[in-house]
Amino acid sequence: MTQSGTEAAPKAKPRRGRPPSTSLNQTLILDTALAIVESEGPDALTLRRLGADLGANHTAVLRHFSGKDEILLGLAERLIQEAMDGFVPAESWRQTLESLARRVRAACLAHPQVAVLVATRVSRRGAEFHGADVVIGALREAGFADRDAARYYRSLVDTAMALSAYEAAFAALDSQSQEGDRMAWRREYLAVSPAQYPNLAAVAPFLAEADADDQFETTLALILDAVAARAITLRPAT
Amino acid sequence: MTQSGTEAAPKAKPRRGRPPSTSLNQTLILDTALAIVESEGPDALTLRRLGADLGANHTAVLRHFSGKDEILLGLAERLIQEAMDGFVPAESWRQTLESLARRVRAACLAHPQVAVLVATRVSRRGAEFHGADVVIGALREAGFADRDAARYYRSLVDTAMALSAYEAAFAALDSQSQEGDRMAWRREYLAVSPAQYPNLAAVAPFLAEADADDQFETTLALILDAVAARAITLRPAT
DNA sequence: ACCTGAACACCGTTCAAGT
DNA sequence: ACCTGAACACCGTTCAAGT
Repeated sequence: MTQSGTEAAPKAKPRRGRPPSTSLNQTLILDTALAIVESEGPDALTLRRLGADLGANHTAVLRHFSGKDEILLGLAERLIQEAMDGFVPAESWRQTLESLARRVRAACLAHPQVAVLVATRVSRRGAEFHGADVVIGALREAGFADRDAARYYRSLVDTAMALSAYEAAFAALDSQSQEGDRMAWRREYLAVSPAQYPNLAAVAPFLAEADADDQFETTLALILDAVAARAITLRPAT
Repeated sequence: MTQSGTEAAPKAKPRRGRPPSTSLNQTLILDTALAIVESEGPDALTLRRLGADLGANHTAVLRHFSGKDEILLGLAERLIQEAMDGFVPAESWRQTLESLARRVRAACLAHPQVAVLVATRVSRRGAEFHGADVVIGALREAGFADRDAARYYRSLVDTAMALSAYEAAFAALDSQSQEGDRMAWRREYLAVSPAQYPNLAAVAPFLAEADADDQFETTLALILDAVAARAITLRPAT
């Protein structure tokens, strides 16, 4: 928001002079913030910690970002770029869609705190337009008319984003709550009363061994199966 | 966790005597917490604010919940209770699953602030167990073996919860940001360069007219189509 | 122009003391 | 048995003062 707007920025710095070169700048701050979140989790990212790692007072950071929220938005921008970075369309439309869904998820899980933020306020910028164009292109290639392509685009993107944010939100919990929830699956679901919840009790052992990666792939396969099935009915002879 | 365990609770209160009747209890605390979150958002829910609204010291709450996290889990259970309230299984397994998915979404949209706060948590309590038992029962009725029933249960519940939370997060935004985001869809996506993003530009008019209810139904139908297709291959003669 | 350091108004949790 | 009030170790942000 403070940089690279398409319109005139209200508080734009002069672009002419040399940057301070000593001390802090936005890029350095974001690099450091990212390193903290990745190595020690979202809770470790405090202004005081950021200042310490930067070798500066913790309030010096506020000279470059208007607040902590602004730092998170800066990280969000990086997340979208990371998801699309180096992407090339695959041979089939289905593989292209799978690849994009996995990229979005991977980026979200790599930066869960940021992902939770991005999921709600989607920035309508270059990287997002590019992704949308690729997804819609894949659906049109599959044979869908524009109206259906738009519908399934929304379904695919919303689901991929929602599931990724959902997983990221769990990963963004403090490790205590996280472990408590994980334990709950193993212990309390396994200990459920077979008389009261017969179906749940029967399959509980399989629930306990659930793996997040497999789970995402299962859901992705379900949706793309359905989309592929509808595509086939459009041109049965292909 | 502090109440209604199926086994002997470690710190069980004596069930005989009159409850304190004056002062605090879990139900009253959760009622108050719910009111705070709904009216002023998740950030307003602090122990001090809770104590003030209850007319008690902010630490008195910790006599009934082991910590703030325990209160959040209590709110999560309430949300699921509301979703399950008055539910009766439908005639077909597919209708049962559709009904549950819509109920979860409706509860989340009715209390978006609460949904955002607790959607990712596992409440491990009665209503959640009941919902899980019904979903798994429907999948077994569809003909799936226990391992697959467990897998598709996770896919269905995670997707319904994730999409509901995703929508709730948007509904939980202040109306100003909400309208700004909606405008962005109409304006910026429609104004996209056809040369740069040909596919996106072609279907943009259909994207602008997207409706949230229809969108949810589309996604739900896609997933259940795929599940049904896999169920049919299990017993082709039924 | 940029950074510092103290101060401010919070937060969740602990614990000895009251009743 | 339940609640209180002080204390503790944090947090993000503000602002006058330095350089």
